[in-house]
Amino acid sequence: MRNLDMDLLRSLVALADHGTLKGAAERVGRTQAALSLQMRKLESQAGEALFRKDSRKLVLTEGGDVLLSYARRILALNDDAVQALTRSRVSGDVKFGSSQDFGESWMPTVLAQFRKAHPEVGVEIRVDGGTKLVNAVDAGEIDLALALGLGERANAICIGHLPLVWIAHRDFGWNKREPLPLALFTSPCRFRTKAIAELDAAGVRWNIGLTSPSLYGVWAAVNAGLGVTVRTPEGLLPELEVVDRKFGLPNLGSVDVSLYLAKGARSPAVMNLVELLRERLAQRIVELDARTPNGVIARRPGRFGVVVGRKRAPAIAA
DNA sequence: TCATTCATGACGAACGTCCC
DNA sequence: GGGACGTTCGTCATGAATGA
Repeated sequence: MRNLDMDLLRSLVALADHGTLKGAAERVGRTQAALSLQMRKLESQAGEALFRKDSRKLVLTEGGDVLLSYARRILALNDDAVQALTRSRVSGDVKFGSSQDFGESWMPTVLAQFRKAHPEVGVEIRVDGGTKLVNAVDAGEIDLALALGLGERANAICIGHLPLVWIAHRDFGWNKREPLPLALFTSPCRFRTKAIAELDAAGVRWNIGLTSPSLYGVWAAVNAGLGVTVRTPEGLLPELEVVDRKFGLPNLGSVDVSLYLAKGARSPAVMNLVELLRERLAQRIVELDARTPNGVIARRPGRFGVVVGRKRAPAIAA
């Protein structure tokens, strides 16, 4: 009886989900060439062709579809088993703070996964601005915070980078003879400062259409077509789009995504959550990369994506 | 023509096995 | 135990095919 390699099945699922070797390779932390070799090995193990070429992409054959269905179940069972083995060993409480950018998007799913894996761990959640959360970490009010664009600090673990992009409603039109209306956070805000500086440097006239102290207010204004805002693509509503290229707006570069740990907060419960966040964010960045209109993330030069080593994504040092 | 994607060859690192 | 060797699997560089 032949055995199917679990790593190869994981790559198969990534390839089926992503549609291209290149994208799938980034997701699993390998090169495109390595993934190509893996899929050939999997075909050898399966004893039949799993893919056929459709122009420049690879699509599953009938056999590939059958194996994919089994692969998802095998991997789910594997992950359940791993979770079951670690479940009983971790207990305690975690006070966790998340930036508003993540609070409503993928964070609920991640926390549900953590809860399922560690039902004995009590989790207290706080959603707020990044600066406030990091201050709370420093004051020992919370154990851990996930925040954007606050740079390197002694207690920070940088787990990736996201591009800063211009975002507007799909129907939003801008007459370039008029100032660009902006919907931004109330000052002080790093993204706001950066956006205004870049517009000024590029000679683009602008005015403040709306300011809000909360992300919900900013999204609501942009969704209503009141102006353009500056965020990462995380939490992008379906009606909104990245308009860097559409309006020829200046490149805003990228922001770091970091976890901030309170002094003495490295309990097993906290470090398990750190590891889960690191892993899920890596996947999330790749998803955002694939979904961002116009390929803004993939095409723009600079530091994006997950922080990985030359060969494999390393574990974050505890 | 250029950008994107996949395939392939060359090479190197890690690991297992064998033999002394 | 440790060195030699073979195997496996990774990266990098490059070419071919394809689409805009």
